[in-house]
Amino acid sequence: MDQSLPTLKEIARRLNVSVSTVSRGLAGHTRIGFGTRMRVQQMAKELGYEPNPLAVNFRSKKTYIVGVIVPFVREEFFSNAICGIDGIASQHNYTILFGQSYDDIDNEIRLIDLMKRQRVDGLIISLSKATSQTDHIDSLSRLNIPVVYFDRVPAADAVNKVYCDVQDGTTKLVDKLLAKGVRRIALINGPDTLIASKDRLSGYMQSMAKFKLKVDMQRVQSTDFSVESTFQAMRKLMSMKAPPQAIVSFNDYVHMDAIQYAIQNAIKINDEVLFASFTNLPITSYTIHPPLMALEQYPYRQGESAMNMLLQVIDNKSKGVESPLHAQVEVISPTLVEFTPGKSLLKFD
Amino acid sequence: MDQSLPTLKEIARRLNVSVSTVSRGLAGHTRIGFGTRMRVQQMAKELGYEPNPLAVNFRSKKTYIVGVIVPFVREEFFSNAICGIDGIASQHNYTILFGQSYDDIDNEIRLIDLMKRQRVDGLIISLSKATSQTDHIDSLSRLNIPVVYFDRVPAADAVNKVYCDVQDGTTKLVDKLLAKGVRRIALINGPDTLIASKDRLSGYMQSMAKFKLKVDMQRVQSTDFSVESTFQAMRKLMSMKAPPQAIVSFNDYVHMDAIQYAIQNAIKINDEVLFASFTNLPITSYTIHPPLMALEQYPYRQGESAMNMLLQVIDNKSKGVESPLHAQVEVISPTLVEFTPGKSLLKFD
DNA sequence: TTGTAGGCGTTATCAT
DNA sequence: ATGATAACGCCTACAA
Repeated sequence: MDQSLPTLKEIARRLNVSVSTVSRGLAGHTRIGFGTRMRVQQMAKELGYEPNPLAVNFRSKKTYIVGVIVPFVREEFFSNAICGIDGIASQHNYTILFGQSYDDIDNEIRLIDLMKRQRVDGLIISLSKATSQTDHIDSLSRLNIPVVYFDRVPAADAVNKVYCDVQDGTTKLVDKLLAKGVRRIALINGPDTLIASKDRLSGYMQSMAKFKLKVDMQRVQSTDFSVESTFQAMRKLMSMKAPPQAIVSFNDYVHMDAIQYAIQNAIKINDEVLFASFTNLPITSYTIHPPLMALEQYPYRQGESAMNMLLQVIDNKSKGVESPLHAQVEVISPTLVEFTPGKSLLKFD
Repeated sequence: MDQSLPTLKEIARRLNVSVSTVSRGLAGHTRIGFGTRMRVQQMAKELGYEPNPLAVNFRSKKTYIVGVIVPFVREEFFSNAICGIDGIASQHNYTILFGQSYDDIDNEIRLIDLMKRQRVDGLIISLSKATSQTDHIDSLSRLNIPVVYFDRVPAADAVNKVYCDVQDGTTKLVDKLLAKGVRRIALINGPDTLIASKDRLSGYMQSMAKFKLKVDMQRVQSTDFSVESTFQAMRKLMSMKAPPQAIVSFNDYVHMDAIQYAIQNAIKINDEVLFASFTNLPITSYTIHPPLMALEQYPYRQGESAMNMLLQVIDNKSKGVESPLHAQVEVISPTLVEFTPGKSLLKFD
């Protein structure tokens, strides 16, 4: 039974009035006879009328949908970010059209295309690792679809973006270690090609420079994120003549692998060697050895900010504010967190 | 510069032909002059023409959008399920309109309404814990929008659903423990109101009955998922005259809290007491004491199945297959997994 | 082979 | 206060 919904026309027919009267009656728009309005609204309710958004969108050229593209939802960082986006979006009756790039640029391109075709009102994206330029995304501008980047953002400054100042955070972290008197600090970094890696390294160097310490580049290893690669890095570090007194891992996952290595090799964790990390994921509080220090990067807030920024841009656009003034940039300062035990996770069945 | 895209009309104007000619030229639809077709396609490419989906949808009454509602994306189980859905959806050029109920029924209602207004082509939903009837969802049927439930599904059998037979799984798990000679098996269950809790209990009872063992209901405790409540359950269990030799937790999160309790109380884990759990999340492999046994519930596959099912239903509908024959039901049998160390997580920065 | 016309549901503008 | 009409972009029967 295709019980498709009644339209304005149908209501009009039954009431023997014109479609426009019905439209106004429901919208309470122009002046309209009180009685007529009541009858219209009554009938609408009776018939269970609901405006057809396809028609509304078509007419208004607005979808109330924003695209969100992240590398992987499974990663706690991104699912948290999505929660933040979703929270703000809901408040404004926007819905999220969702996609994952899987860190693959072709996927990213495909998704952008899909979103373009769906005429999303805007896009929030955290770039895939494989993405170094943003031509495919810039094509959205032609359609006048605003874009906000978050977390993994392009270097260009003519774009709207929200991100964490990881370099600054790294400095904070290393500073803290140095202040504690720790001198031989190692960094297990990601692949050199990642901006994220460069930021960490810069922060590290900066901190060392501040304390007038010479950097032994042997203490800076990198991992491709596989367990094997991380173990390899650990092996190199721990076999140095003067092994590190502290190890800062690229992220919590690398950290956990490093810990595994330490356990297997009877290294006294956080005693012989201190372990620190980035991103402060809740799950780490359930592990044997959470990082003693971590940099909280506020994925939830990043999501919220990104969505708020997007709303503002959309709003400006609709108000016809021409030249997007300045691109908006929000830099969130990561916080150094010291481990607190017993933090609990969400529960579910 | 509102460089909005060219329309068929624009192309027609430039080529001095009619809109329908252009339409056909691009679609290759009706017979059309070869030269004309070429010119049309040429011009379309030149102008960067893209069909306006708002118009297309409006006309075809099809959006190529499916709604997906889960309680929390942050939970690994659901983010995995979404990945599964996303995978299949992408393959078929569907996009996901995404929402979270936060286990709150009002939210669920609000989301359903949003999706209805967006005229999604179908909905995949895992019910909030607070949801006991599905009136709000049934309202979609009136719009002829098909619904597929997964994981947390309603009991009614006139609905399309994909879920895990948790009762059966529990039986498997308890059977295994019993087969190992363990007799005093405790269950830390969820709130009695949850179907999920009932299933676990039934499975437990069934297994005990099969082995002709009397059930001591003191061994069945429940938690509201707070750490405190789980600790309380543990306290009761461990203070019994004959404390359990094995503890089966409602899920991995409860499990991890139970483990915390055990550590704090110097209980010899997996020696004095065996620990088992449900849902087999990857994160547990990084914890000190992963469950010795867990029930894998295949969130990814559930997502895939749900999406495939939805596609099929949508397809049938469009083919005008009237009475939805039988509602489709797919029951996935959970697998008993014994712990394997060193399983690695996804990596990211 | 191509053009014309009508319609999808809504809203805005103009007339009455 | 209300109705008629046009327009949004696309598609398609029908006419030429």
